[in-house]
Amino acid sequence: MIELGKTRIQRKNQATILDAALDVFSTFGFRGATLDLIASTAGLSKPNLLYYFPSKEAIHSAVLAELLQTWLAPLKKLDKDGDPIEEIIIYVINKLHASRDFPRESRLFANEIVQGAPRIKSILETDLRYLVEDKVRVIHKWIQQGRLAKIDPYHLIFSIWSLTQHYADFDVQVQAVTGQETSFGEAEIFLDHLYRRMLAP
Amino acid sequence: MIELGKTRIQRKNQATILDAALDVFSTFGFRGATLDLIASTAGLSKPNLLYYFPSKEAIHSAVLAELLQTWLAPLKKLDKDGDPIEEIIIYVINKLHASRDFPRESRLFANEIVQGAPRIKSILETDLRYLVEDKVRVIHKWIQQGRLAKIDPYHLIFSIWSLTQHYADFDVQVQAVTGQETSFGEAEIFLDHLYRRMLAP
DNA sequence: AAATGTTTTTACCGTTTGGTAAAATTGACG
DNA sequence: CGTCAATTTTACCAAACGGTAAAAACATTT
Repeated sequence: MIELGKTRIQRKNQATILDAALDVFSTFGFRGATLDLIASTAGLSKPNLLYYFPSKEAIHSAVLAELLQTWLAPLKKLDKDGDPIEEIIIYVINKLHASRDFPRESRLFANEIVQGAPRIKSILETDLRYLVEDKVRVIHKWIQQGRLAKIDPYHLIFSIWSLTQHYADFDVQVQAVTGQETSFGEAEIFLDHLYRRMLAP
Repeated sequence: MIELGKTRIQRKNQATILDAALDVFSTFGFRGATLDLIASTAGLSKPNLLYYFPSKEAIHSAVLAELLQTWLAPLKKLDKDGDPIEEIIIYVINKLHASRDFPRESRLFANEIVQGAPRIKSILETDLRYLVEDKVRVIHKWIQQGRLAKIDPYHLIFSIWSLTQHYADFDVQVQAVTGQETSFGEAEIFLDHLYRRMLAP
């Protein structure tokens, strides 16, 4: 997806730029981000930045492409041959850890979706949709086998996305309300309780 | 909070502007929104718009101030003298209906928080925080009385915000994945199940 | 060290943006 | 109808924006 530069300098600068772009895009959104800010965050001049990427859109696409891989990985791991409740709990915890470890990615994704996903809608309607359909079938089967409570698999998945990403995307609010750094440990205990209770047949 | 104009024309135009601004800000975020777009959405010229509000920031503040009232209202209704589980379920459903009926408000709020809440952080740290603290005490008491499962009241509230607002804020994703219009009916059934299961002592 | 290719800087450009000044128009009211 | 205030339009401006051309500086290879 991302073409790695050939020379040492190219590889280093492209990585620096993408990291700076992730910082800026996740904080200000696409239109709020400026090339000057990305450039200065990366420690480069604007024309220098445009020597590595042809446009602002191209940088944004590159960051999004990198992000989407990371973001969809946990769901792919949901194993139809595992124990239903444990599989789902593992997915929840993996997703929560992703929010903890990659909050910028989560916020960039949130920014994009909240504003109507103009640049990734097609991916959501294909890749993501097919992946979810596959896992929905697995969950549906588990329910039919009486191994899970009768709940709507789509809404189950939405709830996991929502609850886990909330700790990254709405971190400012969580901190403002609790007056403390967000405790992912507490969140983990809470979510474990929630899903065990909800999913028990 | 919002100064209503004195004349008939003032009242009409201010309302039109705030509605157009809600449209535009919720779709593009603060920096992505332009005065020209707000003006044309409202059917006015840009200087005409600035005759009613002194600046872009002022319009944004006015919209946010209006929104915050609507947004916090449901939590205020949580009644310490009611039945714990029913009170919480009612809150969940009210919040879900707010997402259904005021999706623009929800998205504007989400935009603001995701980008670090630069313009409403102080309100979150005071008004919202005190309100939540009050309700957390109520929930804590219910738990001590053995009328609710032992869960963290803060995370309970976060989960309600997260799950309900998800249907407004991430609507594009929900629709892309399901291929259908978002069904708030299904969501209501799902959330009812979830919270009854989770909260039972 | 010369030659060649890569990278960075300097100096721009056209457009969009938030905002203003002042004239022109419209509405309210005796 | 005439007067005065409220409203709207026209014509702007300075700054910020995404992006470009071309020369200068640097690195690599022989």
